[in-house]
Amino acid sequence: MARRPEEGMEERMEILGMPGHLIRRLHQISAHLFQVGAKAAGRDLTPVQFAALNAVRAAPGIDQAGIAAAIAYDRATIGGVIDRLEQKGLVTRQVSRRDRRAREVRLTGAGEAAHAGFLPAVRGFQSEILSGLDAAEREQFIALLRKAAAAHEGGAD
Amino acid sequence: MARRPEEGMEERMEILGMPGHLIRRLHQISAHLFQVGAKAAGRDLTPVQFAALNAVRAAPGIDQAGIAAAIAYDRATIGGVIDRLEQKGLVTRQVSRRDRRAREVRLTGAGEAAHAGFLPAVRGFQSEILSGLDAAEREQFIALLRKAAAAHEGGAD
DNA sequence: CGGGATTAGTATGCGTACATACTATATGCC
DNA sequence: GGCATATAGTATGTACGCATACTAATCCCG
Repeated sequence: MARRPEEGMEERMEILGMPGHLIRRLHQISAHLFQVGAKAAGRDLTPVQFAALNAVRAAPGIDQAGIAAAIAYDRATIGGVIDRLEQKGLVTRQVSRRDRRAREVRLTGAGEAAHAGFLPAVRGFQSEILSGLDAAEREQFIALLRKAAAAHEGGAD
Repeated sequence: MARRPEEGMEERMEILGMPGHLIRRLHQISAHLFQVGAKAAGRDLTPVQFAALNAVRAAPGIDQAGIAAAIAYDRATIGGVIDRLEQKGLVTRQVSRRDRRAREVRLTGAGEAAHAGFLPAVRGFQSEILSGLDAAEREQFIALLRKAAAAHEGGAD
């Protein structure tokens, strides 16, 4: 017993009920489910890596800044992500002839296969994340998530 | 123009509508607002650091594993967080007499002041995060967040 | 066509975030 | 009391995640 907080902690921990904390916690849960699921499926891919694969697949030849914009990440972060995808042989990177600053990224055959083979599992993770909600709640929740996120698109910075 | 995806991208990017992505995006927005707000308020604190301060305040003398459990973080991560809080003079760490493995963490005067002085701003960030939602939607959204997160407490791993 | 402003990518540095493994200490069961 | 088991903290290694700053290349405007 003793000094470790058990009951009553929550009342003193106002922040635990704040949106910021709850969102962080759910993100953590989501990332954890992805990681466990990826391991179980024998796929060595992180959420960002999969998102990047997905963006490249949607727009072959896209450059890194385009990937970053598509999935809302930092340019510096994406650089490292593409490095690792390239090392795994899932994408190729090639200096653009139009713009020698840009690197055009494309899926390899293995990249196509990894994306196609993993996508169903990734869809499955989504319902795991929301396992505590029924169908109507999920729909409502997703709509609110979308609305809350959309309010910050392109804006404030 | 050319190879950069503009319109039509979204339809080809199924993942952008998935809960996992939306949650990640909102978390990113939340962290960004915190960081910008902290800077504007002249507070050199990250979200985790503030959460840790809050946990210590709620249970003075708590050990690091207790902090990790209270705010749902990894033990290794919290070690580094407390290191930095100690360096900033906001907390003290002291080997427990009951259990020489444990370190009891307590706020310093500066730590109390930092927490109390910043808490109102942190409350303010919460409505910024949800600025796209009206009052009823916010309430609903928070309830759903709570429910979705609660479903994963302690359980599945 | 020339030069300032932009942009793509990288480098650097800090701070999470967590798996894994290791040490020191406690605890529980016989 | 003595040993198997569990736990607190740290160390190590990988991967984000982003601010900042720098280089190279392009663009825009006159």
